[in-house]
Order: sequence, then structure tokens, then C-alpha cells
Amino acid sequence: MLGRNHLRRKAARDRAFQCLGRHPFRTHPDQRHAECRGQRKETQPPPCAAPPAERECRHGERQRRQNERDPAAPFGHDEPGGNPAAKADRQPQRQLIALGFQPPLDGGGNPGERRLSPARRYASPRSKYPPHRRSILEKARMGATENTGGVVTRFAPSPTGFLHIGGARTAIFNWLFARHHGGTFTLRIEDTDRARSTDEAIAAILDGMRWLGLDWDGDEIYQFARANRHAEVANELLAKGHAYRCYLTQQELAAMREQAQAERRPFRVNSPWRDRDTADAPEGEPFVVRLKAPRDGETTIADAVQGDVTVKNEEIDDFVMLRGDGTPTYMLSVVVDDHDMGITHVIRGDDHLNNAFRQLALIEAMEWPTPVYAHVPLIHGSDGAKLSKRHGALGVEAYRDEMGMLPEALFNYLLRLGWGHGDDEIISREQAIEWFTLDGVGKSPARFDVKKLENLNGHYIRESGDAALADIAAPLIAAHLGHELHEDGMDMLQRSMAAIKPRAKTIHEIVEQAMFLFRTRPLNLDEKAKSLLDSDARALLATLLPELEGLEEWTEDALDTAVREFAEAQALKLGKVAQPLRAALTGSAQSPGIFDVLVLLGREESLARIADQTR
RNA sequence: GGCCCCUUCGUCUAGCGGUUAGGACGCGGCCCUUUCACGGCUGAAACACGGGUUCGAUUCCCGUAGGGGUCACCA
Repeated sequence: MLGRNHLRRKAARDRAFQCLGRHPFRTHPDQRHAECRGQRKETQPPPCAAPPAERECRHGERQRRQNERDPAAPFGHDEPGGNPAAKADRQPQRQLIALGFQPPLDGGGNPGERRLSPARRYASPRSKYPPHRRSILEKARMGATENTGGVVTRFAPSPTGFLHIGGARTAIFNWLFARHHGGTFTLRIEDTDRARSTDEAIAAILDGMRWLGLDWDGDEIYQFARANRHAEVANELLAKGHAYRCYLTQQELAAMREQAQAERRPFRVNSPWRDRDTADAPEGEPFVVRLKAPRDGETTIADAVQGDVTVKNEEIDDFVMLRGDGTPTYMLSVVVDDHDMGITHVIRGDDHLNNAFRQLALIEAMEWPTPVYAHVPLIHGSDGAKLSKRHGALGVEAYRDEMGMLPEALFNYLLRLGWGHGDDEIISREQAIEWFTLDGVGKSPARFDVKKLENLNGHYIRESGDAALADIAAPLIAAHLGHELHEDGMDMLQRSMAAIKPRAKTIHEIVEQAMFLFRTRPLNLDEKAKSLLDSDARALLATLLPELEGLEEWTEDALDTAVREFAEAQALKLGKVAQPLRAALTGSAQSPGIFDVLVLLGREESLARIADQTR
């Protein structure tokens, strides 16, 4: 798996870092121009080929800024404070962000269908600031970015469902990468699909993020709120001749598609409007705005995970940027937002790899700097099929609520799924931040393995504090009992954790195993407990009972001694006494150590439960 | 179907031209033991296949097979 892939990936990474001017070893300026990410071949000279004086090479531009800051800066932590010149250089970007927060387009979307509350379009649910103040906040936030490690990542879920396991892992990778480099991790809600986006999904995603401890910098950004800005870019492209109005109808498109299929050749939108004179445009007819994607040559992306990926430009179609109703499509929105937010590293699912080429065409048309791409392989179900909503892809809250997982466990498991650091398995959040780099990410898809997750969860349960576990378990126990736990109940639950923890892989197992503490007499015995308590056993307990009643102190040591001496006197193995005792005390054949049980239950309750079984 | 990507134990992975191919989960055995766990020891278990390159390929190159992704006025 490694070998060639590894080397290719490494080469791609090296190049990527060179373009950012931050490669740890090869920092000679001339070398950095040799190969650039996402360069186009043949159609035009490589972006860095021309001397910067004649042609503004954006890579050179970024390069120069970098050098101005600190030519000898070490990798990754090179711009605290920045320098005024560099700062001024980036100013325009931040103003774009500010501009972006305007009311959406008039008539955009379909008003009747809108399911988001108006406020939601402008601000996060927790933001108490009206739209007009957001720009100020944004400026402050982006200003903060200047003082970090220069790395800016984003997690960009679309709120059409819960935060599923694949999205959670993408979020973790983005978060880790930003934190590792002392950079900025942003969250952007891609709610441009008005029909499918819901407030519930947004709440679930934010909730899941917080539960996993993935804190994002600044307020989350709502993409739909920036529709005006997206349209603005499309119009700019139109003005520059990099885009065109396409009057092709859905029917015409469908016909073209069918024909291509009939002739058994790949379908690609080949709009007659691409090169038509604007004067020919039909008056008042609806149109979409398409990007004029390059048609000759090929494009190579130096992906930080996948290595060099090359696609012929003829494969890239003139995708739609503005719909018939004037609203922006996802393809436009991501690129504009990523640019305006200053995203340096786009870490996302493999399924976007093909999109990256389209997006790159747009980026190049705008002459914007290219981010580093890192496309991580998808997670598959245990049977190797793609994880989908109806196929085992649960929301993270299901892992918490239905499967009883701890966030630490899910975090650790997801981190290890598709990423490795030598033989390390148990990795704390802190350790992960220290270790996480993109070259640890594998290229092949991983299968989800619940058993391993559970094992990890067991580990983190054992590591957890008794009070914390009791707090998580208490409401679940209360739900079973039908009433809240009293103070002494909570106390007993917490004290029982030391004995229960090593036996549980999930929170539900903790609850299950703690239930015996709260059952009321006379206990219901399960099948195994019943067979344990045959008449001999009951007689034995009857003999043992006065011994225990006579004990001066009810401690583990005292009980241990008493029961062992009793067993010896009866010429029985300890197990012969302990098992009936366990059945009588817990109603089950398995429980924590019997002396733990006796102590936890207390003298009165223990003796009463034993007595119940001797009658 | 076109294009793109992937392929080491059942699963997650280590491996960076010479290794008895390592670890973890799971599975089997043993030990510990009052049950169940925890813990300790231990066993079975993998380089998809075929060609090259090389003194030597799990590792580099090319095919084949299998798997995945993507081909919207969805994101």
C-alpha cells in the first residue's frame, strides 16, 4: 500500500508545501516555481513560468509574502504577528467576507418552500447579533487568522441530515490539521439546497461537533447568506468572458444526453451558447450561467493524500454556476467561500475529487490562489459497501445515545480509521494534535468495525472518572426505574463504578450492570439465578445468614473473611457459596465481585435480599 | 459505459529494495479467579494475480482481476 503511493504522495505534498513556501527542507525560492499545484499544461504556460514582473504569478505572489514575513521561518509556525505589508496584502480578501453578509438575492430560491427561519440565514443560532454587525465580527475573526500558523481549514457539511460518521471523521481531520499547525478551523454550513436543508439538521450537526470536542473558530458561516457574493463572482466571470449565459432548456439537455447514450459516447455538455454572440440571446428567456472550462490540455492536482491526479480538460464540463432563478450552485459557492474565508487546505471526502477539477477551473478563471487539496477515502460499512443513511451510517448522536459510546472513543476510533501513526492505537486528543499530519492518511477506503470501537470505548470507560460515568448513566437508570435517583442512590452509583467499569464496553452495559443496585425486593430472578438457587443453595444461605448478621463491621475484608471461613467450615469451595449469594443479591448469575456487591448494597439491603431467598 | 482512485491477516494498520512481514480489534488456548469482565502469556491468520526492472521485490514499472468514487439548474 505504501511504496509507490507513498512516494507519489510525498512528492505531491512536497510540491504543495513549496507553493506555500513552507516546506521544511527545500526552501530555495527558485525550486518552488518549478512545479506548482493544479497547473494547467499545454493550453497555457505554467502559471509560474513567466517572470513575476511581466505576469503576476499568484504562486510567486504568495511566495513573496511568505518571504517578507520571515524568509527563514521554520515550518508551520512562521507567522505569529505577521508583518504589516503582508497583512495589507490580504486585506481585500477580508473585505470580501464582509461584503458577503448581505441579504440573499431577491426572488432567490423558492420562498414558499423555505424551511429555515430568516434569522438562521444570517447568523448562528447562538449569535445574538443582527446581520449588519456580522461583518464586524467577521473582520475580527479573520484578523485573528492573521496571527495563527497560516493554515485555515474548514468543515463544510450540508444540513440535509445528521452528522454522520464519515462527516465526523472529515471534521476531525480538518480540526486536527488546523490545531496541529496552530491554524484556524472554520465551520461552514452549506445550506444552499433550500428544499432539503433543515434547522434540525443544523442543530444535530453543531451538537455532534460539540460532543466530539471539535470547537470551531469564529461563528459558523451559513452559505446561503452569501448568495449575493456568489452571484457577484459569476457576473464578474461573465464580464471577463470566462463564463456565458446558456439558454439550453432541460429538454434540450435531456435530448443531448440521450443522443450521446445512443451513440455510446460519453455525454458532456457542449452548449452552443458558449461561443455565441451575446446579441443572439433570446430576449426574456431564462438562462443559466456556465463556466467556460478549458477544453484542451490536462490538469494535474497534487493531492496531499492521493498524490498527483491528472485529468484531461475535455473531461471537465461547463458546469452551471448560476441557476435559472439566479441562485448559485454548490460548485460556485464552495469556491467563492473557500477563497473568501482564506481556506489554505481543503480536506474532504474522496467523492469530491472529481469536483476539485471543476472548482480548479473556476479558481483559475478568477486567478485566485489554489488551496492544497487532500481527498480522504470514504468509510465503508462492514460489508465493504458505501456507508449510506440506510446502510449503517448513523449520526454521531446515535453512537452516543443508542450505542453508549464516549466521545473520546469515537474520536480515537475515527482517527485511526484511515490514519495511522506507527503501532499506536490509543491516542489522546492532545497526542493526536501533536502527531496528525496528512501523510499519515491512507489512500484506500476503510471498513467500519463496531467491535474495535467497542473495545476502545471499554478502554475509555475504564479511564473515565467514577463521577463522570455516574452522571452519564444516572438519567438512563432513572428512565428504567421511572423515577429520578436520590442523593444516596447517586452516591451508591458512583461508588459502584470502580467495580462496574472494567466490565462494561458501553454506557448501556454500565446501566445494565448497575441496575441490581436499584431493584426493589423481592427481586425477580433471571433463569440462571433461579437454577442457582435450588433447595440446597437456599438451605446454605439460611445457614450463612446468621453468620453475616452477626458481623460487627460490614467491610469487604470482614465479609471476605467471614464467607471464606463459612465455606471452609462447610467443606465447600468459595464458588459454591458465592454463586447462590450472587443470585440472591443481584437476581443474576453474573455481577461484580460478590464482596463488592455486599458492600455496595449495604448491610440492611443485603441481609434482606438473602433472607428473601431462604423462605 | 467514460473518467478518476484503491488493493498487506476477517477488520484497522506498520512496512519507504534484503524483516522469522510487526501491532491492534476479533477468534482459539492457557494463567489469574467467587461469576462475568479486566489483566498476563500464547496460537491460528495477510503481501489479489501475471509480467517486467533488479544480484534480490510486499516495496519500483506495466498489465489483468476485483473493489470504490464520479458523471445534475444536489451538496
